[in-house]
Amino acid sequence: MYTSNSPNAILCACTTVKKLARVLGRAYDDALAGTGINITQFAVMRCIVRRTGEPLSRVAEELEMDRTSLYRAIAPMIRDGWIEVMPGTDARSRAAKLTRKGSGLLAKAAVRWDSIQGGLIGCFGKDAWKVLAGELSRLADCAEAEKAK
Amino acid sequence: MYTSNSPNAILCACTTVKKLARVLGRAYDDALAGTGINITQFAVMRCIVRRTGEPLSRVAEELEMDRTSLYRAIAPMIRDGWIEVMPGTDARSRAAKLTRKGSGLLAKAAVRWDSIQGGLIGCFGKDAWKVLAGELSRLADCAEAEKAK
DNA sequence: ACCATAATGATGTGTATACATCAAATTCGC
DNA sequence: GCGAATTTGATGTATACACATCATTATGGT
Repeated sequence: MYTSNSPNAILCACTTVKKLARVLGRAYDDALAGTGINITQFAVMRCIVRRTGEPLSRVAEELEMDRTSLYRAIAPMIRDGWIEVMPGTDARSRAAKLTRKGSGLLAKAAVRWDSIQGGLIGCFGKDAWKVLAGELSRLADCAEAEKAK
Repeated sequence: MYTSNSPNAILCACTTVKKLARVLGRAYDDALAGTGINITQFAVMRCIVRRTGEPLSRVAEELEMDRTSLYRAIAPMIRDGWIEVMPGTDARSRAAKLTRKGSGLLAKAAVRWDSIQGGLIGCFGKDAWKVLAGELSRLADCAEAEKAK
């Protein structure tokens, strides 16, 4: 049952994707180095922008993060004044928005993001990336279908 | 520069892959639930099996983990008696091997792994998975090429 | 109107991941 | 043979991520 070193052997789908996530994580963090923000924070902040006013649990859902992990993840962003949290749509929930400082930081980081994303997708192929993104989404659907069994 | 909710908007490659990693991570951990081991530990142990006798830094390399992260990651596995660490090929390095307990655990977990991996790849398509794995590898190569610039 | 169920966030706990720094050992070029 | 560079692991520090549990609030069925 053990996979061999051969690339044609059975590759664990999860481990394969996690490995790639680490490689990409380091590459993108490298690109963002010096800005003060990392790629996960970048993604969280962009999602908060898209969903300003919505409960934080919606942000967690979109990012496929456990909601309690998101609440912890935003703590340093609140501490550093990048985002602020306000009451949500009811007494239970909270929503977040970027502060002026956070918006400035995001804009600055976006320049670096544009650069690495453009270089990466340029190398990989724009159409190939579109196809790959679709296949990744399909794999996620299969994982969720398996989970529901 | 902000992505819209449209699936055709510019998707961050890193964020997209990390999201999928979380979805797959939860699905595989769910499948392994009750065995006492999670999918990252499963992957580490399988790599240790493949590389028994080699320095731990080789294991970290293959898994694309920072070597210091791997040293920390194996600490609970040593504590729980799944692996043991012995001197490596020189005075600097250490190697690891599975204990009898660890081998038993890995075998037990492998049954669950077979099940979810089989179901997932069955749904996704065996040939499609092969193609996807190749494209993921190509994306990693592009990321490393970008990093080297 | 009431109660069970669900949603939301806080907290506990534990593992995952990475960069930075340092010390010891090995390798390699001269 | 020597010294610079590299390799390897330990440690510090900080963020990432998930499941479990609990309390509060909202929703929905009767």
